[in-house]
Amino acid sequence: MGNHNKEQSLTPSKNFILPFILLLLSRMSLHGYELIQKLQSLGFRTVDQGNLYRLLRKLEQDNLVCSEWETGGSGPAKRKYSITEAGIKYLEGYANQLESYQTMLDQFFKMYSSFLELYIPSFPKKDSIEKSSESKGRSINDSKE
Amino acid sequence: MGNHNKEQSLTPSKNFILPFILLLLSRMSLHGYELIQKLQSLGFRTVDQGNLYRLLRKLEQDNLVCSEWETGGSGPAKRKYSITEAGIKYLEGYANQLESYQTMLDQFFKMYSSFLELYIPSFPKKDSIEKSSESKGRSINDSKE
DNA sequence: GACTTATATGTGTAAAATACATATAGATGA
DNA sequence: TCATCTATATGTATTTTACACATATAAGTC
Repeated sequence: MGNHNKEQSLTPSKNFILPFILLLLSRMSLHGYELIQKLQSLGFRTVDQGNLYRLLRKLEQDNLVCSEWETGGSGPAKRKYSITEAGIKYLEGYANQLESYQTMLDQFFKMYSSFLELYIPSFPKKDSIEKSSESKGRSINDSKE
Repeated sequence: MGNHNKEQSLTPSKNFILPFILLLLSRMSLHGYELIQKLQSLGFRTVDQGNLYRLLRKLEQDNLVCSEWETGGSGPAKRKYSITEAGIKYLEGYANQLESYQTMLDQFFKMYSSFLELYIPSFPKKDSIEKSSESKGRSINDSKE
């Protein structure tokens, strides 16, 4: 079950980065290259170039995204990715799952904050922890895909 | 990158269930058996008995929890698990990571809600989605560990 | 013609998730 | 006493993920 002495890296990479990819593509068509940049600016620190392109191809095979070559710009041809109808459906399903996650996390922090009160009686009241969402723009994720 | 046609199972099992285990044990001592029940009531639908006991042993090896035999009750002796100091520290680290998760999720839903407005112009305004946390007690997680 | 940009694929390793089977042993009760 | 229940524990096999890094191709740019 893994070594609990080394740093925890809490990153269900594929599961976590995929919905963001679909979400981005649902709002704009992007080249793989742009997508990487967007993901990075969203907080995915390291995105492995090779694996991302591979994923995109897989998504296209599965008909969740589609692409067309875009020539004419500067540099070599770029593949412009868009989301498909199926991709949108899939994204919706993902959103439901993520919502469930959020619920679990809320549950966790609700318990955790009262846990803090147990161990650190002087701990500032609930709200500072319980809804720490919306918080500091920390960039966290170490997803490499 | 997995088959995108089958149902998504979005469950970083270990990473997700472990903080809950530590959290529960930080608030009360529990037998493995009770722990399973608690986890289930928290939304972890299926928790594999064998793997959970194995995990507990590992956590004890790593000194995040400790246990003592409890005889005298009904049935066979039970091992009563408690959290250790190190376990509490570890839980705190986990909480930080989960907080980051929450931030990412918030980010996702913020974007996602405006995505819905794009595709479904009549979609009810932001708040119903964006902070869907605290919501319905859905039981979601399929964690088997 | 070297260099940059963009896309793409190959390959390997380690860890994790998952799923079942099996074992042991005390307690309970017919 | 024998079957059953409860509780803990371990074995093991398969597949998927995560991660990392190397390499390839090809069109543009300077």
